[in-house]
Amino acid sequence: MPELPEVETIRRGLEKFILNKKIIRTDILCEKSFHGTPLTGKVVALRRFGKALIIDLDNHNSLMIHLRMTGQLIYDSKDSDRFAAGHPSENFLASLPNKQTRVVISLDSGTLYFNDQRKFGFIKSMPTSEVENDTFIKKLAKEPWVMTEDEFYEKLQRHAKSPIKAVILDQSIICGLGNIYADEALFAAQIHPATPAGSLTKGQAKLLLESAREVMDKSIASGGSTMATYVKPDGTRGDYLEKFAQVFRRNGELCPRCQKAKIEKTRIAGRGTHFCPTCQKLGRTAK
DNA sequence: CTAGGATCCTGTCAGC
DNA sequence: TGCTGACAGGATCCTA
Repeated sequence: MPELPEVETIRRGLEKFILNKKIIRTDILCEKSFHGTPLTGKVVALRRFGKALIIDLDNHNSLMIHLRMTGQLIYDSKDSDRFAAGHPSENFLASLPNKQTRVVISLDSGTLYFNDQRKFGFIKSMPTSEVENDTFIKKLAKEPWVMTEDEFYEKLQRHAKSPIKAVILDQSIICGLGNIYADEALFAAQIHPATPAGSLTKGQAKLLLESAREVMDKSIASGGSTMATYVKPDGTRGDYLEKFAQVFRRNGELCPRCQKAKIEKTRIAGRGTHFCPTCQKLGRTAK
């Protein structure tokens, strides 16, 4: 899915459109995509926990939305603004609902479409008081901005043999990174993604934590990462990948740092992984 | 307890 | 053109 910066972009954008608006009805086009009872009521807050979006209503109920790999949220307001964010595809611009639309939430101000090609994502309703007790939410670790270097380093020791990339993708260890930002943070910190987590020095751990903050800060500031079709809340396109991504999906291109090696793509922790073989050597010691 | 792989599902793309 | 396998911005479940 959209990783933390994309969900934050969605949260900020949706807030402008649906805060204080009323949900009137919900149409579930795919049973698998909606858990619990559909809700009605006025939207009083939009929150985010890691990659999960929470919509709180005035009747003490909430919707939790998980986009996973291919979820999208598209909002059509009655005065014709379209907010579209999440997994990039031309669906953002297509007429709705379409083949991938799983849930349609009608508000007094417009319509919110939940699209999800692979059906991994979902919307779940629950009492607001239960949100923080939800099994998924409870497992989430701290985000990079609030985790200390010592905490992070200590966690790495507990997964000493795992490749560092697998470790930082684990939301119960550190929360918010996905496949793009994991690769980008490791490149920024000049750490090979296959490095056993336990062999990072304290200095490397600190640098990696700071790099994770930086790449995600940059992305949030630019409206989320993008493929060609990523659209920001206001209809313009996020441009993180174009402007800032150094390695993600740039295999075969010259490394932007050393200008010597080409970016390579391999498979680590079951995920496509991009890195510079010169800048990110296995076993390289911290500078 | 950790570690690694399979799995959920649909669509697209490269290579016959 | 049609088929096949690999892969995809995530997380969980199962096994060792």
